[in-house]
Formats: sequence, C-alpha cells, structure tokens
Amino acid sequence: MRWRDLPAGQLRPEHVGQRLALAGWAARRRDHGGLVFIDLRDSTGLAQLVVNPERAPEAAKVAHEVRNEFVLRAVGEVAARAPEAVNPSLPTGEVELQVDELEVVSRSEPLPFQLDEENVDETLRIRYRWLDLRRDTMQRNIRTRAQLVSIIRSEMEAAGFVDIETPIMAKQTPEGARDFVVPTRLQPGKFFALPQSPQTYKQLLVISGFERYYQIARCFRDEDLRADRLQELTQLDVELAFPDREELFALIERTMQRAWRECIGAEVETPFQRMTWDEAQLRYGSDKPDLRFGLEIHDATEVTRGSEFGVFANAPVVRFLRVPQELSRAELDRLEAFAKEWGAKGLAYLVYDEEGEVRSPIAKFLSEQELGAIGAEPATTVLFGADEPAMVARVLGALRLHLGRELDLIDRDAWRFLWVTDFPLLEWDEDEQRWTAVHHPFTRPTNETAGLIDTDPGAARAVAYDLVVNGIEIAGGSFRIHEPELQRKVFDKLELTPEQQRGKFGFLLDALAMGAPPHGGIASGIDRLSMALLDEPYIRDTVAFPKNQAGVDPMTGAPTPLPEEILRELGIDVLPQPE
RNA sequence: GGGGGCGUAGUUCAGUUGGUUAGAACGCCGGCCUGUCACGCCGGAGGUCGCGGGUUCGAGUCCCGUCGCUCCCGCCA
Repeated sequence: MRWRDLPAGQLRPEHVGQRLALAGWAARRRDHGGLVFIDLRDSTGLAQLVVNPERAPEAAKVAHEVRNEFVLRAVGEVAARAPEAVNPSLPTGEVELQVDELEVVSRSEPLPFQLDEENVDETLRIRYRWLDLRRDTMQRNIRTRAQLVSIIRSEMEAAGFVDIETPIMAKQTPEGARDFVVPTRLQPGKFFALPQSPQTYKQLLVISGFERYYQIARCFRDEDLRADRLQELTQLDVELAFPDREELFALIERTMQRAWRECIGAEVETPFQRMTWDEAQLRYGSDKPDLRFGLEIHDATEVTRGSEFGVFANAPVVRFLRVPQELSRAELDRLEAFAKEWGAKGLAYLVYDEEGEVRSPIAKFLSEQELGAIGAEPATTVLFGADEPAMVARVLGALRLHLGRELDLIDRDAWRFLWVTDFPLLEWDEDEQRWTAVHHPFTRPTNETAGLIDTDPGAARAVAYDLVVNGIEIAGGSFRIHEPELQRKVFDKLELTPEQQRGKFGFLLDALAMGAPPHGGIASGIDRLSMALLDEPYIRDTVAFPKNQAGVDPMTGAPTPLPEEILRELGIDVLPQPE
C-alpha cells in the first residue's frame, strides 16, 4: 500500500463507494454514542473519519487513544452523509470515511498552545514554529509568498532577465546600515560582511554584459527590528543596461498586477499613479503616502507671512490639515503631545463648531484674510505646523496618518499604488555634519540638477523612485552613475577622501572606467511585499522561521557564544559582556 | 540609546477601594452518552501571580529595582 492514497482535504463526493486511504493530522476527536469521529487535516482541508466499533473493533480501539495532532492513516469506504445530517456550514462536508483500519503513524504530546487560539504569545509561536506554521493563516502566508516569488520569477524571465547569484560573504559596507560580519580561520583578524544588498555586484554584472540581471537575494542589516522590519530580508534585485524608466515601471507594474490578481484575486489598474517626492512631502508629509484617504496638507505660508501671530509670521513655512470633525480639548491635547513627540514645538489649532463659530486661542491674532484663506467649514478642526519645511512635513505627515486611523478615514478595501519619483540626491546629516546619500552613493543625479551638486547640494534631484502601496514602501531603485568622474565627484561630496574611495570602491571605479553602459534598476523587499499583499501587519508572519524583535531565535537560541578554542583559531578576543 | 504597553494554570484571559482557600474558558486526565463536528453531561489534576526588595496586621493588587516580550522614536545608504 502506498503511503498516501489521498490527502485528507481532497475527499470529495465523487469518491463515494470507493475504498481508499487518507492520511493527515488529527485536528479533533469526538466520541459520541460509541462512535468515534476524527477530523483529519492536511494543508488542503479537513476530512471526517467515522470509526464504528461494530464494523472495525480494532480501529475503534486505536481511535480511542487518538489526540489532536496525532498523525493518522485510515483505510475505509467513502460514504455519503445522510442529507438530513449534512450541515453545509460545517467544515467536513458531505462525505466521510467509514474506517476499517486505523494506524497511528505518529503520536503527539499535548501541545504548548492550541492551534485555533488567537493572540498566542509570539515567543511561544516562534519557539514552536513547526506548530505555528500548521495554522491556516501561516499556511496561507507562506504559500502565498511562494506564489508571489514564482510570479516574479516568471515575469522577470519572460522579460529576458537572467538569475545570477552573488556572494553572501562580501566586503564591509562603508555607508548605510551596520553590517553582520563573518570571521574566517584562513584570515585571522579579518572579516567578511554579509551584504546589505547586492548593489555593487549587480552593477558589475551589467557592466560585464549581463544586460538584464535579477536575483531573489538575501540581505542583512544589523539594525533594530520593528513590526515591519527584519534584519535578514529577501529582496527581488533587478538591474539592466540602457534602462528605460517607462519599461522598468511597466515591468514592475505588470508583475504587481499579476501578483495581486493571482494571489488574492484583486484587480489593480496600471499604470500606477505617480508623484514627485517634493509633491508627496508637500501634500502628504511623507515619501510613502497612504492614498487610501484624503486629509491632505495645505499651505498657508504666503498668507500668514505678515501675521500678527508671531509663530506664523516667523516660521519658514506654515501648513495645515483640515480635519473633518470638531475635536474636543482633550483630543487636541493628545494630538499636541503626539506632535511634540515627532518634533513639533506646539500645535496651533482652530476649531469650528456646527454653526461655523471659531474657537481657538490664536483666532484673535488672525486676520479675516488669513481665516478666509484657511477656509474652514463648520464642524472642522484645522491643525497647523509652523517650522522648517522638513519638520512641518514630518509632524503633519505623522498627524495625518494618526488621524486617518483614529477617525477611520481609510478605505480598507482599496489598493493605492503610487510611484514616488525624483528623490533628493543628498541630505545634510546634522550629527555627522556632512552630506549623505539619500538612496545610495551610486545614484544618478538628474541631468537638469547634476550641476547643483557643488552649488546647492540639497536641491539636486536623483533619478530615483520608490513604489508605495497603501503607505507601505514595497520597492525602490534608481539609475546609477556610469561615469567615473561623476562618481568621484559624488564621493567627494560625501567627504570620502581619494584614499577611501580607492580602498572602498576601487573595483567599482575601475569597472566604470572600462566601458560601463548606462544602467539602473530596482529592488523590492519580498517580505514587505508579502506583508502588503496579505494585509498582514507583522512582517515576521511572512517568514517561516523569523527571529524576535531582539534579533534572537527563541527556537534554536541563536545567537550563542562561541567556545574559547574556536575564537582563538579565528583570532578573536571577546570583550567582557555586561551582565 | 529613549519612551509606552504587557507579564496571573499548558494556552487565552478575569481578578473590585490592598482582605478568607487566586477564578473562567479552552486544553489535559478519568467516566457517561447511538451521527457528532466550538458536541453534550459528570468528575479530576494543574499556580514561585516573571524575579528581587520595600510599605503594611495583611500585597496578584501599592512603591522601588530588575528581567523578558511587544509597539513606537532614534537607527534602518
């Protein structure tokens, strides 16, 4: 007899009258009136076994020992249920297996948590991940993720992209996130770094003549985790020679459209909406706006220029949100505290009641002209940000998202894709007192603004773009610099000395100097893309074996200390750890 | 590095202004039940209330410290 004649969940009415074997996990056992009913589960569904002692006394004896999560194999005849016994709302359907032989293939201890329990402590779930993964939602997540990757591969290959692997043991990244490092016995005292992305390798591959490269690559960043952030992530990595932005966007749009259709049955329209980074900052206070609700930011800088309210008169910009509700004093206090957490000095407001009467500590300072320009309607609240543009965008952007959720303004059924384009090339780092790359140091400035790198670095724009869906960044990329001189100029601006440039990126500068075609690409985090696709709030639930928020694996206990002799062989001395 | 929340049975949770022997549901163990499917009924086992200290006649409850988990800020080119 074969191990499995039919998966448990595949039992169908057309099997009635057949004698066959089912295999799966016992999901539930119920004893009733001398009969034993067992729900047998596999990844495709549930089947019901009925064991009758009169028909199969040996099987009945076995059945009485069965508990949840035993692995069973049952042989018997498939019978239709009596019509009056069929309840269409029940999971086990219209047919059942009348068991003749029952075999316990594998026994189960009582489980540390129940599979149908919601909100189980995540440490427990990860520690016993093999159980957690049996749950329907996790099966769905992991299987949908696999389907997503399969669609991505098929679209990439249809478009002529070649899958090429790049090293996991690589060179330390000079900028960006902290690296995970790997020591090596053959070179004591020296370390590889795990790649934060295959960025330089993919550029080299295109320069090598693989004009269309892609990879589903593992990337590593030794930074703090979040609900939507992993240290070890998987990304679709794409690069091509002589890139055409329209073609690249269309490729990604096609792939997303297919993924949404085939994975979750959602139709999304292409081409996706586009918006420049500047516009996104101005209207939504974010570089990844959630367009499922309005609540846009408006500007009042000009009209408040000569305001009697000093905060407005002196602020570099004044912008505001029009909240479609008359907020209470207590709510406003909470919002002010929220705004301060995000860096605001305060939160000026105007509250208009049902009659349109204004209630506000600052209203008396504002002229008719100012109030008119703000243009509030009855039963609304206007919240102001007055500060440097970046701070105003940050605070009002955060408030917008916060209020969108609190006031339930978000259209939960919508999928709002958006390309954000024309990112700044450089930004000023206050802590380090120098310019840093917004995307990465190889990003190409736009032809129109390349000249500004010297004169007004903050105004230079990059040929860089992000794809956002419902406020989640799911892809990002850029065109790269293919001229050694321009690359050196950007490195100079980032205050890398010529020696550092040679030491860190000599190979790239050399490659650029030996006939590099124009090139560019995009990368998309598969984990976060899965999260968006599945509407799953926790990125760890899109990964089979994740680590917890402290970067620890509760299942294996990793990371662990190394024995002294191994450290010695590697030439590593570990500092005493604080208790 | 900083802030918020949580920590009570195997699991999910309740536990009042500090007051007898800390409860429920599910799970687990035993028994009953002739068609059950969140089965039902009867019985049972199961607790260092995260840990340490303090206040008090008395602490799951109040205070201090600490550990763990989680969410957020910083950080994440």
